[in-house]
Amino acid sequence: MSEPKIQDVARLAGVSPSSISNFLNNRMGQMRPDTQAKIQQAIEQLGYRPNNAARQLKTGVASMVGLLVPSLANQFFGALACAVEAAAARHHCHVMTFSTFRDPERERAVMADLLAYGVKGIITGSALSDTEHLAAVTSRCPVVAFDIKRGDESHQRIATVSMDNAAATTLAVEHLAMLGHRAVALVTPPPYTLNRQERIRGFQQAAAAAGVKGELIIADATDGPTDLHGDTRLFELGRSAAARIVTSSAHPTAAIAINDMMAIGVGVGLKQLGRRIPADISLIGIDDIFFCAAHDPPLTTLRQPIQAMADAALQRILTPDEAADGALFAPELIVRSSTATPPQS
Amino acid sequence: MSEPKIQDVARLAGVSPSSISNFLNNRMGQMRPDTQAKIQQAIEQLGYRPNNAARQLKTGVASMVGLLVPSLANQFFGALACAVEAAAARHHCHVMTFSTFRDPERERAVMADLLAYGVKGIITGSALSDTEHLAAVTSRCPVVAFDIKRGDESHQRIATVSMDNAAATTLAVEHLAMLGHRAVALVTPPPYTLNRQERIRGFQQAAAAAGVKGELIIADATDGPTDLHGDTRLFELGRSAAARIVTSSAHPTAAIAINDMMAIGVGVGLKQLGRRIPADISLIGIDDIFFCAAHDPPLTTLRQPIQAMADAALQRILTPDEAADGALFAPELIVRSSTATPPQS
DNA sequence: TATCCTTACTAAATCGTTGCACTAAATCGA
DNA sequence: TCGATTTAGTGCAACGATTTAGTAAGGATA
Repeated sequence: MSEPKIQDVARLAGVSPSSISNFLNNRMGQMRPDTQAKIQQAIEQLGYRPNNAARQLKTGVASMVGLLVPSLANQFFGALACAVEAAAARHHCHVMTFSTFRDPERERAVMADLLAYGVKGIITGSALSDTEHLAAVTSRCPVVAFDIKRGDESHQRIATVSMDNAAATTLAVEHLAMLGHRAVALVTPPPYTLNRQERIRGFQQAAAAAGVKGELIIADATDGPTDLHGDTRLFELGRSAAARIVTSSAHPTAAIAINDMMAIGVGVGLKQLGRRIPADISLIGIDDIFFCAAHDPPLTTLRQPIQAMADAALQRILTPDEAADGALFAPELIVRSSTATPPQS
Repeated sequence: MSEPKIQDVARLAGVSPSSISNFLNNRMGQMRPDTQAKIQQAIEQLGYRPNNAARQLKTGVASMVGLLVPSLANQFFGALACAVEAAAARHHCHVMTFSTFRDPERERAVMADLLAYGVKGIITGSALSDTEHLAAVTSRCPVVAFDIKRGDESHQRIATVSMDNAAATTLAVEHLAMLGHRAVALVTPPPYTLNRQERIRGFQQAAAAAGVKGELIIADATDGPTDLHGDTRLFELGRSAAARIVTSSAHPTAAIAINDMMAIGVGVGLKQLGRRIPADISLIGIDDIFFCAAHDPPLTTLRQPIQAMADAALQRILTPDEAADGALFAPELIVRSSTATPPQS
């Protein structure tokens, strides 16, 4: 159970701890090849690994970044965590991920924990509700918000990395208009966040530009389970919103959901109401989570380039000076089978 | 950017660093309330957080456990990570999760990284391919395998926490037999792992006991994408296996898949072949991932009690002595709409 | 042979916290 | 009033790596 220390290696190799340290940190400048070989062998023989805590204490630099997400049980954030891990690995960094369940109190606690670990920086895909406390964090390490903007973060020194949200809904509307739809609905939870507001703006502008009726359906959680685990809520919200689509006076022949989770809920709801997708109504999501492909029918969606965004987020943490402002990524339209020409009527 | 240290707090509060340390570690025995108040105030004023690296170096104990999963992009493992995090939080522990993509080389590297952090222990839901290297790990910290058994781990001092896999398929067969099915198929990838072997065993025994024909369909990855990201492979494998179900000479009226991901693939494949679920054929998965509920039709499945299993895994890490052997958890049958009486023929 | 470089290492201080061993001050019993 | 005991702290040596300033040994130069 007890790890070998640098002293043990030094003793076995017949050199001083300093030399071991030099070896470990690739300072081979003044070292004979045979000494290197001895050290290498001693390290392997003992299975030695330098103690991270000691190393970090001395050098002051950690090789860890923090990641906050609402819940890893949510497919999208699982995929995000995976992408961030991959990006971090390229920089010899490790990621510590926390699920916040969008609880401000937990966000605070988790940020504090990460600071205590001396993380290089924090990437957050969670809400950043507590603006006041956040200032205390940004003064200690770089913070990058992933696809989150609150509008007031400029003075908080928070970099943001996000998809061009307006472009996503714009592309969706254009795709539907091209297919011949003249009335389209956008289904969304209340637009508390800037990214939802952007999606709505893109939707309305594109609808106006394409000459299609654009109806906004805001699904509110008046009832149903308030269990948020894994963002099941969006699914439920989508399901119950389906009724409002089919009863709308605008008679939309297509629906765009604020994201895939909600789109899948809308899809289930529509089917329960006897509507066929896409024969009766077309459906588009946003994100491109795995289950879009498994959906019946496979869901047309706008893909977020998660890996590129994760790379950019990490970049901003490791070199906070360059390009400190926000990065915007273009969504990609993935056409599957949930969109088609509108029904003849 | 520079954190306040215990010295700064001591100076501000007008006491020695030792007292601050005592305060932080709840050794209030010999401390006047007013001194406590002064310290508390100084801590808050500076926003002081003890440096984890220093603390760990001195005490030798970390508050971190490691978690290895094939990929966080896989819904099941995302949910698992969430459950482990929740369990760990109850013990004031933090979790560092790594996606291994089932790559033995990466498993090795990641285990080494975790040891360097001085983790309390490692929970692995990933394959443990490299038996030899594993011995080096188990000698340094407790390792708990989550729903994985290789049969040869007893001498390796690995505790296992898993669902009763045979019981899962047994329950599935009994449920189907009760509905009147006389021929049932089990769809599985090649049974490399003991848990798959167990599921097969439970299936065959239960089929024999219930007097139903039990056909084993082993889906092999002869073609198709070898991209394993998020275990998409199982989905694809399931989809292509659907053809083998409908052409089987045993004429099964129901299919059990080795897990939900595969079941969803089977479902898509069956529909592509024009079969209705459950009218033409019933379908059961295992795990109860979120998308079972969103599936069309909602998927009957056997739920793994993930949270209880995560709790047990953590327990085994924190107190490795008691109950060092494996824990077995009972699956729970969740009946939804993908199972029904067989078609009249 | 004495002086000065190089080369190839090593000694020792240090990072921020902890916790044992210690002590100064206050209280008590007789 | 003196010694003993309790109370409320403090001093200091670690923990395991890093790194700066150093030195011993060997060769070149004069």
